[in-house]
Amino acid sequence: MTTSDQVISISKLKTSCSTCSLHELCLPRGLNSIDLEKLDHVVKGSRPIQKGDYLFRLNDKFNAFYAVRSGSVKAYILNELGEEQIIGFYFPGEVLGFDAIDQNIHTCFAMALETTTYCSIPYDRIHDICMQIPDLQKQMFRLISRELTNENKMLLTINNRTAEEKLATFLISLSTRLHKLGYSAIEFNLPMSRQEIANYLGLTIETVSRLLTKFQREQLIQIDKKEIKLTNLSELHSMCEGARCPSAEGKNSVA
Amino acid sequence: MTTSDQVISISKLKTSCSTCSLHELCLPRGLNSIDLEKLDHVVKGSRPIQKGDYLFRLNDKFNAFYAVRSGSVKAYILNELGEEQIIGFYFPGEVLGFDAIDQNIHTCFAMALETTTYCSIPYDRIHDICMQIPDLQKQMFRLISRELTNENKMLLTINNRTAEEKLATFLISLSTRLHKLGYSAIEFNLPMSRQEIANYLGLTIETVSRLLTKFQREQLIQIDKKEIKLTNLSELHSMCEGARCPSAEGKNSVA
DNA sequence: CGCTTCTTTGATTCAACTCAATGGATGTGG
DNA sequence: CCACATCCATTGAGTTGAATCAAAGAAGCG
Repeated sequence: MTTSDQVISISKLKTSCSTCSLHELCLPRGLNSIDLEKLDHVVKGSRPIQKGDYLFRLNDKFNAFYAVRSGSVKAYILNELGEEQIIGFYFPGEVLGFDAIDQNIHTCFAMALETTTYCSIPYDRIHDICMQIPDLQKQMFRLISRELTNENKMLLTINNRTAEEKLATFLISLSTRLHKLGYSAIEFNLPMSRQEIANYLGLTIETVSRLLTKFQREQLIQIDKKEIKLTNLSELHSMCEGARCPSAEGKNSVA
Repeated sequence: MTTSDQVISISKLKTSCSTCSLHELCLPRGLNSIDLEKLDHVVKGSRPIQKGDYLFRLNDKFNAFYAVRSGSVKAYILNELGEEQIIGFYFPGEVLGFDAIDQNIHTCFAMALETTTYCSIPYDRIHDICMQIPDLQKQMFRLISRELTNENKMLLTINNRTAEEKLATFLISLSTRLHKLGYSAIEFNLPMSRQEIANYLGLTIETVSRLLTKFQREQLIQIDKKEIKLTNLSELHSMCEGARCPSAEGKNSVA
């Protein structure tokens, strides 16, 4: 990276939430313009990072929250054997780093899946600014809370479902999130590898591959490398719900 | 419970965080005595609720956070077929209800597993009091963050592990948490049924039962109904780590 | 172009599930 | 106090979905 590049990107780094197209999806959501301006003074943009680069690593000191601006990110932890377990994927407008609040160090890794830009919200200033902007405090709580709810849903997906249901749920979830960002709900790119999908869903790469082929054979999707088109959304949706033996309902359902 | 008992407990309902034996584990952790007193004015105790009673239900309006004082609670969501999926168990000093912040309604059920007492921290006052007590705001963020980290660990436990590893992890986790509360780490009661353990871990009740029997045969535990004694903690610990084929390490580990 | 990495496909195996039956504990009413 | 019902847990037999093992094909990269 040359000196002139750095000069250019430093000037570009002065991105502001007020002018960001994502601000109704991201941290500033619901803030008035006065509060937005206060936030602008705190938030910093980044120059692009490349596939494989880290936003932060396990045990890194907790400096900031990160909001994805473009590209995508995977978050993962390591088990005792050093194996990766992916705990989430993040797309533009989504905020990472909440894991680090408790111990003041990050409990996971965050790695770019492709060329990615993001904004940093320094933690040492967020407390002060939360005090100044009550709505921001609320929004922070909301974001963390949503992250919790998402993880709960993920547990449900992973815990008691067939491989087919897991994969269908995964595809529908991506579709829904990308659609909210203004992209097509039926045609998009998978920024993660088959291995990463498998890891996330608790499957093997072979099973994922076989199922994608099967879904294609059944005309549910068209897939070519990383490009995917969901050609039968409603059928995929109903697959998520797990048409399992109804007798189980009695055992576990609430009257 | 006699009438005089009830009178006593009603007067005891004016429980204060400052005198509570759990206050170094619970929400007030780290607060100074002045701040503690402010918190006391907001927190309300409950009379005991019985096994099967709800602290809150799905779609209930979000009134308060709840801190378990004695007993235990399970939190669960329902899938599209109305089947229960348990997302967590809560013991004294642990705080529930963070799921509701985002939408202002609860996204899960919370049910007592046995006779249980708890404290309520009304949400409409927590924002104000967080503004008055910066340390409390930090502590709130920390608690939610910890909940996130716990869920991440749970994902790891559930996703890629054998039934044996899951159950060992579950037992060790209970042991560790109960020990922090001042109970024995090796001998305790399982307040949840086999069905609930199985549900939580994504197994069937038969598998849980068989494994408990197997663990007993292997002298890892002694179990009689709900009473369990972990007779070989170190072996149980090493089972958690999943002695799986080391070749997998290369695929997923970080250099 | 050769090397590595990722993906697909096939054959086989096995861990956990399903189905089935029994056993034990708790509770209720006669 | 016992007979009966209900609920929960245990145990066994058989099945199966996804993993493992193996190999070949396709894509990315220096």
